Amino acid sequence: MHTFLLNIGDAAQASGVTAKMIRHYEAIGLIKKVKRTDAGYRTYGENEIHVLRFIKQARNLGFSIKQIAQLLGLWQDRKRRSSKVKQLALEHIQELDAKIRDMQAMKTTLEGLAAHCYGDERPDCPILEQLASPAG
Amino acid sequence: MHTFLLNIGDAAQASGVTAKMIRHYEAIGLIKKVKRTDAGYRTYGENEIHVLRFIKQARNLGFSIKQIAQLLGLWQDRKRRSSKVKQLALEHIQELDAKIRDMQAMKTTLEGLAAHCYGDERPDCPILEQLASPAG
DNA sequence: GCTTGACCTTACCATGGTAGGAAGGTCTAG
DNA sequence: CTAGACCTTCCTACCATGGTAAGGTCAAGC
Repeated sequence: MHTFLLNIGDAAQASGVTAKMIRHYEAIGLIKKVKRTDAGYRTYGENEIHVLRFIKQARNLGFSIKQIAQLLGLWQDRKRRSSKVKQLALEHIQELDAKIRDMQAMKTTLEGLAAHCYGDERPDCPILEQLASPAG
Repeated sequence: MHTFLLNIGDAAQASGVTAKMIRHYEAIGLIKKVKRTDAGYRTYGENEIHVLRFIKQARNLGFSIKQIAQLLGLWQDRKRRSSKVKQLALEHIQELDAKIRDMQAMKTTLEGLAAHCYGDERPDCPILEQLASPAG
Protein backbone atom coordinates (compact mmCIF):
# COMPACT_ATOMS: atom_id res chain seq x y z
CA MET A 1 0.00 0.00 0.00
CA HIS A 2 1.90 3.02 -1.22
CA THR A 3 0.20 6.24 -0.23
CA PHE A 4 -0.49 8.64 -3.06
CA LEU A 5 0.71 12.19 -2.67
CA LEU A 6 -1.04 15.13 -4.23
CA ASN A 7 -0.07 18.71 -4.81
CA ILE A 8 -2.36 21.35 -3.44
CA GLY A 9 -4.14 21.79 -6.75
CA ASP A 10 -5.03 18.12 -6.97
CA ALA A 11 -5.96 18.07 -3.31
CA ALA A 12 -8.29 20.97 -4.00
CA GLN A 13 -9.82 19.08 -6.90
CA ALA A 14 -10.19 15.92 -4.84
CA SER A 15 -11.74 17.65 -1.82
CA GLY A 16 -13.73 20.51 -3.28
CA VAL A 17 -11.84 23.03 -1.16
CA THR A 18 -9.94 25.64 -3.18
CA ALA A 19 -6.15 25.77 -2.89
CA LYS A 20 -6.60 29.24 -1.54
CA MET A 21 -8.77 28.03 1.29
CA ILE A 22 -6.58 25.02 2.04
CA ARG A 23 -3.68 27.39 2.67
CA HIS A 24 -5.96 29.60 4.71
CA TYR A 25 -7.18 26.73 6.87
CA GLU A 26 -3.59 25.76 7.46
CA ALA A 27 -2.64 29.33 8.36
CA ILE A 28 -5.40 29.66 10.95
CA GLY A 29 -4.63 26.25 12.41
CA LEU A 30 -7.79 24.47 11.39
CA ILE A 31 -5.70 21.78 9.71
CA LYS A 32 -2.19 20.65 10.49
CA LYS A 33 0.79 21.73 8.45
CA VAL A 34 1.48 19.11 5.84
CA LYS A 35 4.84 17.86 4.62
CA ARG A 36 6.57 19.66 1.81
CA THR A 37 8.69 18.58 -1.11
CA ASP A 38 12.26 19.88 -1.39
CA ALA A 39 10.90 22.69 -3.47
CA GLY A 40 8.47 23.66 -0.74
CA TYR A 41 5.32 22.25 -2.33
CA ARG A 42 2.68 20.99 0.10
CA THR A 43 1.87 17.30 -0.26
CA TYR A 44 -1.44 15.69 0.64
CA GLY A 45 -2.16 12.01 1.30
CA GLU A 46 -5.37 10.12 1.88
CA ASN A 47 -5.88 11.29 5.45
CA GLU A 48 -5.45 14.93 4.59
CA ILE A 49 -7.94 14.62 1.74
CA HIS A 50 -10.44 13.03 4.11
CA VAL A 51 -10.10 15.93 6.49
CA LEU A 52 -10.55 18.46 3.71
CA ARG A 53 -13.66 16.70 2.50
CA PHE A 54 -15.01 16.69 6.02
CA ILE A 55 -14.47 20.42 6.23
CA LYS A 56 -16.12 20.96 2.88
CA GLN A 57 -19.16 18.97 3.93
CA ALA A 58 -19.44 20.86 7.18
CA ARG A 59 -19.17 24.21 5.39
CA ASN A 60 -21.90 23.08 3.02
CA LEU A 61 -24.10 22.63 6.06
CA GLY A 62 -23.22 26.12 7.24
CA PHE A 63 -21.05 25.25 10.23
CA SER A 64 -18.59 27.99 11.20
CA ILE A 65 -14.87 27.40 11.28
CA LYS A 66 -14.95 27.26 15.07
CA GLN A 67 -17.69 24.68 15.01
CA ILE A 68 -15.81 22.69 12.41
CA ALA A 69 -12.72 22.73 14.59
CA GLN A 70 -14.80 21.15 17.33
CA LEU A 71 -16.39 18.66 14.96
CA LEU A 72 -12.97 17.65 13.68
CA GLY A 73 -11.85 17.08 17.25
CA LEU A 74 -14.85 14.89 17.94
CA TRP A 75 -14.46 13.05 14.66
CA GLN A 76 -10.92 12.08 15.53
CA ASP A 77 -11.79 11.12 19.09
CA ARG A 78 -12.92 7.51 19.13
CA LYS A 79 -14.18 7.88 22.67
CA ARG A 80 -16.40 10.81 21.86
CA ARG A 81 -19.95 10.91 23.15
CA SER A 82 -22.43 11.31 20.34
CA SER A 83 -24.30 13.70 22.62
CA LYS A 84 -21.49 16.23 22.09
CA VAL A 85 -21.90 16.04 18.35
CA LYS A 86 -25.64 16.22 18.55
CA GLN A 87 -25.43 19.24 20.81
CA LEU A 88 -23.26 21.09 18.30
CA ALA A 89 -25.67 20.22 15.53
CA LEU A 90 -28.68 21.35 17.53
CA GLU A 91 -27.01 24.63 18.37
CA HIS A 92 -26.31 25.20 14.71
CA ILE A 93 -29.89 24.36 13.85
CA GLN A 94 -30.97 27.01 16.34
CA GLU A 95 -28.71 29.56 14.71
CA LEU A 96 -30.01 28.70 11.28
CA ASP A 97 -33.55 28.93 12.52
CA ALA A 98 -33.01 32.35 14.02
CA LYS A 99 -31.49 33.66 10.82
CA ILE A 100 -34.23 32.14 8.72
CA ARG A 101 -36.87 33.75 10.90
CA ASP A 102 -35.16 37.15 10.68
CA MET A 103 -34.89 37.00 6.94
CA GLN A 104 -38.38 35.68 6.53
CA ALA A 105 -39.69 38.64 8.53
CA MET A 106 -37.76 41.04 6.33
CA LYS A 107 -39.06 39.35 3.24
CA THR A 108 -42.66 39.45 4.42
CA THR A 109 -42.43 43.14 5.25
CA LEU A 110 -40.85 43.93 1.90
CA GLU A 111 -43.41 41.93 -0.01
CA GLY A 112 -46.16 43.84 1.71
CA LEU A 113 -44.57 47.16 0.82
CA ALA A 114 -43.80 46.16 -2.74
CA ALA A 115 -47.36 44.98 -3.26
CA HIS A 116 -48.60 48.49 -2.57
CA CYS A 117 -46.03 50.19 -4.78
CA TYR A 118 -47.33 51.05 -8.22
CA GLY A 119 -43.99 50.36 -9.80
CA ASP A 120 -44.50 52.74 -12.68
CA GLU A 121 -43.38 56.24 -13.66
CA ARG A 122 -45.01 57.84 -10.64
CA PRO A 123 -42.65 58.89 -7.82
CA ASP A 124 -44.98 58.00 -4.93
CA CYS A 125 -43.73 54.89 -3.22
CA PRO A 126 -44.73 53.29 0.09
CA ILE A 127 -41.37 51.54 0.26
CA LEU A 128 -39.50 54.81 0.54
CA GLU A 129 -42.17 56.20 2.82
CA GLN A 130 -41.73 53.30 5.17
CA LEU A 131 -37.95 53.71 5.20
CA ALA A 132 -38.33 57.41 5.90
CA SER A 133 -40.85 56.98 8.67
CA PRO A 134 -39.38 57.60 12.12
CA ALA A 135 -41.01 54.69 13.88
CA GLY A 136 -40.44 51.87 11.49
CA MET B 1 -37.47 77.87 13.39
CA HIS B 2 -33.95 77.41 14.59
CA THR B 3 -32.49 74.07 13.57
CA PHE B 4 -31.27 71.99 16.45
CA LEU B 5 -27.74 70.66 16.27
CA LEU B 6 -26.69 67.40 17.83
CA ASN B 7 -23.35 65.85 18.63
CA ILE B 8 -22.68 62.43 17.20
CA GLY B 9 -23.71 60.70 20.42
CA ASP B 10 -27.11 62.36 20.43
CA ALA B 11 -27.47 61.78 16.71
CA ALA B 12 -26.80 58.12 17.35
CA GLN B 13 -29.44 58.06 20.04
CA ALA B 14 -31.95 59.85 17.86
CA SER B 15 -31.39 57.65 14.83
CA GLY B 16 -30.57 54.25 16.23
CA VAL B 17 -27.26 54.15 14.35
CA THR B 18 -24.21 53.91 16.60
CA ALA B 19 -21.69 56.75 16.59
CA LYS B 20 -19.18 54.22 15.37
CA MET B 21 -21.26 53.38 12.33
CA ILE B 22 -22.13 56.99 11.59
CA ARG B 23 -18.43 57.76 11.24
CA HIS B 24 -18.02 54.63 9.15
CA TYR B 25 -20.86 55.55 6.81
CA GLU B 26 -19.28 58.97 6.41
CA ALA B 27 -15.89 57.45 5.71
CA ILE B 28 -17.19 55.18 2.95
CA GLY B 29 -19.19 57.99 1.41
CA LEU B 30 -22.67 56.68 2.15
CA ILE B 31 -23.52 59.95 3.87
CA LYS B 32 -22.12 63.40 3.29
CA LYS B 33 -19.56 64.95 5.55
CA VAL B 34 -21.33 67.07 8.10
CA LYS B 35 -20.25 70.43 9.49
CA ARG B 36 -17.95 70.55 12.47
CA THR B 37 -17.63 72.77 15.49
CA ASP B 38 -14.41 74.70 16.04
CA ALA B 39 -13.23 71.77 18.11
CA GLY B 40 -13.84 69.37 15.23
CA TYR B 41 -17.04 67.81 16.58
CA ARG B 42 -19.51 66.65 13.96
CA THR B 43 -22.90 68.37 14.12
CA TYR B 44 -26.18 66.87 12.97
CA GLY B 45 -29.41 68.66 12.14
CA GLU B 46 -32.86 67.43 11.26
CA ASN B 47 -32.02 66.39 7.72
CA GLU B 48 -29.03 64.37 8.76
CA ILE B 49 -31.05 62.58 11.40
CA HIS B 50 -33.69 61.74 8.82
CA VAL B 51 -31.07 60.24 6.57
CA LEU B 52 -29.60 58.20 9.40
CA ARG B 53 -33.00 56.89 10.33
CA PHE B 54 -33.63 55.98 6.72
CA ILE B 55 -30.41 54.01 6.67
CA LYS B 56 -31.29 52.30 9.92
CA GLN B 57 -34.66 51.27 8.59
CA ALA B 58 -33.16 49.94 5.40
CA ARG B 59 -30.55 47.98 7.33
CA ASN B 60 -33.31 46.52 9.45
CA LEU B 61 -34.83 45.22 6.26
CA GLY B 62 -31.51 43.70 5.25
CA PHE B 63 -30.60 46.01 2.40
CA SER B 64 -26.87 46.16 1.70
CA ILE B 65 -24.93 49.40 1.86
CA LYS B 66 -24.81 49.54 -1.93
CA GLN B 67 -28.53 49.09 -2.16
CA ILE B 68 -29.07 51.72 0.51
CA ALA B 69 -26.92 54.16 -1.44
CA GLN B 70 -29.26 53.66 -4.39
CA LEU B 71 -32.34 53.95 -2.22
CA LEU B 72 -31.05 57.19 -0.73
CA GLY B 73 -30.51 58.52 -4.22
CA LEU B 74 -34.05 57.66 -5.20
CA TRP B 75 -35.44 59.02 -1.98
CA GLN B 76 -33.88 62.38 -2.62
CA ASP B 77 -34.91 62.44 -6.26
CA ARG B 78 -38.40 63.86 -6.49
CA LYS B 79 -38.67 62.81 -10.12
CA ARG B 80 -37.91 59.17 -9.34
CA ARG B 81 -39.98 56.46 -10.91
CA SER B 82 -41.44 54.18 -8.29
CA SER B 83 -40.62 51.29 -10.62
CA LYS B 84 -36.95 51.81 -9.80
CA VAL B 85 -37.60 51.50 -6.11
CA LYS B 86 -39.84 48.50 -6.57
CA GLN B 87 -37.21 46.82 -8.70
CA LEU B 88 -34.60 47.24 -5.98
CA ALA B 89 -36.99 45.85 -3.42
CA LEU B 90 -37.88 42.87 -5.58
CA GLU B 91 -34.22 42.10 -6.17
CA HIS B 92 -33.60 42.16 -2.46
CA ILE B 93 -36.56 39.89 -1.89
CA GLN B 94 -35.04 37.46 -4.37
CA GLU B 95 -31.76 37.52 -2.49
CA LEU B 96 -33.49 36.95 0.81
CA ASP B 97 -35.45 34.11 -0.67
CA ALA B 98 -32.35 32.40 -2.02
CA LYS B 99 -30.61 32.64 1.32
CA ILE B 100 -33.66 31.42 3.18
CA ARG B 101 -33.93 28.42 0.88
CA ASP B 102 -30.24 27.58 1.31
CA MET B 103 -30.44 27.77 5.07
CA GLN B 104 -33.70 25.89 5.18
CA ALA B 105 -32.09 23.08 3.20
CA MET B 106 -29.16 22.98 5.62
CA LYS B 107 -31.53 22.94 8.54
CA THR B 108 -33.63 20.13 7.10
CA THR B 109 -30.57 18.01 6.43
CA LEU B 110 -29.21 18.63 9.90
CA GLU B 111 -32.50 17.85 11.56
CA GLY B 112 -32.65 14.57 9.71
CA LEU B 113 -29.15 13.66 10.82
CA ALA B 114 -29.71 14.78 14.39
CA ALA B 115 -32.91 12.76 14.62
CA HIS B 116 -30.93 9.60 13.96
CA CYS B 117 -28.17 10.44 16.41
CA TYR B 118 -28.57 8.77 19.77
CA GLY B 119 -27.10 11.75 21.55
CA ASP B 120 -25.80 9.76 24.47
CA GLU B 121 -22.47 8.35 25.63
CA ARG B 122 -22.05 6.17 22.56
CA PRO B 123 -19.56 7.40 19.96
CA ASP B 124 -21.53 6.29 16.89
CA CYS B 125 -23.00 9.27 15.16
CA PRO B 126 -24.64 9.64 11.75
CA ILE B 127 -23.81 13.34 11.75
CA LEU B 128 -20.09 12.72 11.71
CA GLU B 129 -20.56 9.86 9.29
CA GLN B 130 -22.33 12.14 6.90
CA LEU B 131 -19.62 14.77 7.15
CA ALA B 132 -16.97 12.12 6.55
CA SER B 133 -18.70 10.55 3.60
CA PRO B 134 -17.06 11.41 0.30
CA ALA B 135 -20.20 12.07 -1.69
CA GLY B 136 -22.36 13.88 0.51
C1' DG C 1 19.79 22.95 -23.13
C1' DC C 2 16.10 26.17 -23.52
C1' DT C 3 11.52 27.65 -23.77
C1' DT C 4 6.75 27.35 -22.62
C1' DG C 5 3.01 26.87 -19.74
C1' DA C 6 0.97 25.05 -15.83
C1' DC C 7 1.66 24.79 -11.34
C1' DC C 8 3.44 26.21 -6.83
C1' DT C 9 5.13 29.73 -3.20
C1' DT C 10 4.40 33.98 -0.13
C1' DA C 11 2.49 38.48 0.62
C1' DC C 12 -0.68 41.90 0.41
C1' DC C 13 -5.39 44.06 -0.46
C1' DA C 14 -10.58 43.91 -0.75
C1' DT C 15 -15.05 42.65 0.52
C1' DG C 16 -19.30 43.72 4.34
C1' DG C 17 -20.86 45.21 8.68
C1' DT C 18 -19.77 45.74 13.15
C1' DA C 19 -17.13 46.05 17.36
C1' DG C 20 -13.31 47.20 20.37
C1' DG C 21 -9.39 49.85 22.07
C1' DA C 22 -5.67 53.39 22.45
C1' DA C 23 -4.18 58.05 22.83
C1' DG C 24 -5.45 62.42 22.99
C1' DG C 25 -8.50 66.78 22.88
C1' DT C 26 -13.10 69.05 24.59
C1' DC C 27 -16.97 70.07 27.14
C1' DT C 28 -19.86 70.52 31.28
C1' DA C 29 -21.41 70.12 36.06
C1' DG C 30 -19.98 70.39 40.61
C1' DC D 1 -10.18 73.17 38.90
C1' DT D 2 -11.26 68.74 38.22
C1' DA D 3 -13.74 64.49 37.17
C1' DG D 4 -15.98 62.20 33.93
C1' DA D 5 -18.42 61.99 29.83
C1' DC D 6 -17.88 62.86 25.33
C1' DC D 7 -15.45 63.69 21.11
C1' DT D 8 -11.47 62.98 17.68
C1' DT D 9 -8.39 59.83 14.65
C1' DC D 10 -6.24 55.55 13.82
C1' DC D 11 -5.56 50.67 14.27
C1' DT D 12 -7.18 45.99 15.03
C1' DA D 13 -10.28 42.11 14.70
C1' DC D 14 -13.97 39.11 13.18
C1' DC D 15 -15.40 35.43 9.16
C1' DA D 16 -14.76 33.39 4.72
C1' DT D 17 -13.45 34.19 0.40
C1' DG D 18 -11.50 36.22 -3.78
C1' DG D 19 -8.01 38.58 -6.25
C1' DT D 20 -3.43 40.02 -7.71
C1' DA D 21 1.48 40.35 -7.97
C1' DA D 22 6.12 38.70 -8.12
C1' DG D 23 8.67 34.94 -8.03
C1' DG D 24 10.20 29.67 -7.90
C1' DT D 25 9.47 24.79 -9.96
C1' DC D 26 8.39 21.13 -12.92
C1' DA D 27 7.43 18.41 -17.15
C1' DA D 28 6.94 18.39 -22.00
C1' DG D 29 8.56 19.49 -26.58
C1' DC D 30 11.89 21.37 -29.70
